[in-house]
Amino acid sequence: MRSIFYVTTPIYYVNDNPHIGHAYTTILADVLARYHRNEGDEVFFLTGLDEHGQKVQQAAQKRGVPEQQHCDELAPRFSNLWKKLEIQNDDFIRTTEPRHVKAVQAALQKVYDAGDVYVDEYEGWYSVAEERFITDTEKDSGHFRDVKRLKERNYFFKMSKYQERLIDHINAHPGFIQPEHRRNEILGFLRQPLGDLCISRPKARMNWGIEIPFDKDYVTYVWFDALINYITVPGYVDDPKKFKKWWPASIHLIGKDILTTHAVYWPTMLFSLGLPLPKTIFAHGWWLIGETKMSKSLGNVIDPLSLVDQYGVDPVRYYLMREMVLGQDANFTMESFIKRYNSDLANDFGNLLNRVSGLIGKYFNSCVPKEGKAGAAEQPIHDAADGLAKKIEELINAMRVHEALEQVLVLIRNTNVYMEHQAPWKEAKTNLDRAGTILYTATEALRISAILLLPVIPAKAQTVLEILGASGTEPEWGKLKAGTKLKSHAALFPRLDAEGKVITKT
RNA sequence: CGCGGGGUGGAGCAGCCCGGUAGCUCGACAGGCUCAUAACCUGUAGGCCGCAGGUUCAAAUCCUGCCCCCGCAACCA
Repeated sequence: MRSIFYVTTPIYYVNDNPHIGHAYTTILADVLARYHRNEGDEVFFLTGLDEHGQKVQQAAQKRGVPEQQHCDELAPRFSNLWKKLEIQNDDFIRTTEPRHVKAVQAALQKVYDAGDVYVDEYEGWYSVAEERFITDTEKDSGHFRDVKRLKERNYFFKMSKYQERLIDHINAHPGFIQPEHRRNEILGFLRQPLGDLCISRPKARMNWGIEIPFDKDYVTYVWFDALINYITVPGYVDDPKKFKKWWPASIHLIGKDILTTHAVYWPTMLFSLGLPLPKTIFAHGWWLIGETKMSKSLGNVIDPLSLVDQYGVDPVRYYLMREMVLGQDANFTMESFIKRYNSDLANDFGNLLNRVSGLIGKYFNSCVPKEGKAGAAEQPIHDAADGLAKKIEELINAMRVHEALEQVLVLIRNTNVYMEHQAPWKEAKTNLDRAGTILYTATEALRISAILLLPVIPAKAQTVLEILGASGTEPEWGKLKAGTKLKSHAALFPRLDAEGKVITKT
């Protein structure tokens, strides 16, 4: 069934160094987008950058360049990384773009006109060094210097007004916040009275932001600015037809750290704007480096770029998708990376390709043999391969990406077992037709596996399809044409030694 | 009692919602095969499913209590 699939990642902070976490979320979105495209859905995949706020202003000042120039110079670090990671996003939003400024101002005006904005004096602890208000807990932590009591006039959004409605919505839509334990967290959070949200910053204090349409002395708070990006791009202000088509989003992918902003701020903003809520907000876990949290101060931040440069994009994508159970934290270690690479990609997948192409080369002059008379031994492989696409679709829709991958690997492993038991290299000596049947079966299973791996390892899976001379990407049994000439090839995924170096054949 | 997640053979995980012979990957050991990237296949060892109670004919699975680990607590994938 052809349906609409609109997937988003958070917009990343332009000042950040792109790390494995950014890469993970974006690859996940890309994988989902690709699966949906392959299923025939109409897909829109959005990612982008958050370019406003205090830190950008400070960083730009420190470098002595205008803020916009600073952003322009930093933005390619992300967009280039996405190219390198084979990310096929349909748009790339930067919050400093005019289209976004327009959308944010329109939204602010709408919320204002709805009577959901009021002015108040906020009094709290203000860190002069950090140039921001801090919470009582933060103050008590003693990590902040030059803390003083400050009173400031600001605009507030009546978030509290929508608390009940939000709770009702969450209760009525079990899939709205996923996984379930995050939903419970939010419901727990909403048992306390919800405060209102300060949505302005006086320009005197911070001016790198979007001006509030009803008071030119203020810019808007970054979260109000950032969240709007999800509706800016589908055409909230300037393309009602397009907007109607894509909004509400099918899924917002986020890290667990920004759950509250997405599951509380954002829905209440949408209520005020009179817009439907996204169908799903999915919070995934964190990548721990070994056993510990990744942090700049510990110096254990993994740079996805160097990994890709060393091992290629596909192993990195595969590892991240296979190793994390969605919703839970996962551990990143080079050791497990190398294990996954060797056992799944090299030994199982790549090696199966070598086996069938070698045998077809030797006994069939590199031309795919006829399937011939398949028997009882072929049936399980045939059935498993034929039913795999459906199974994968269900697992992907259930956000069980690692299981979907495991299912493909199960077919690949079973095909290796099948080869072992049927021993076409022996059959070929006495019964060439039988050998042909076995090799056709194994090759067809390999072809279907490659197709179902396309969203995760696009480059290498495509290579396999080219080697097999497969024209389409139908995961149905029998599309592999007998007589097709196989192309010669090198090892798909050369094995790695314990240090992660490619083992070269001597 | 702030909220939530987890504790399953050497490692990493699944199973728990809907009780009924404890499963997968990696690793170890033995054997087989030799088409293949020293890969592949077969078999073996290894677990009182954190601890203690309870419910039940039957509990990893439901209930209660306890211990330990880890997140969140409104900047941060």
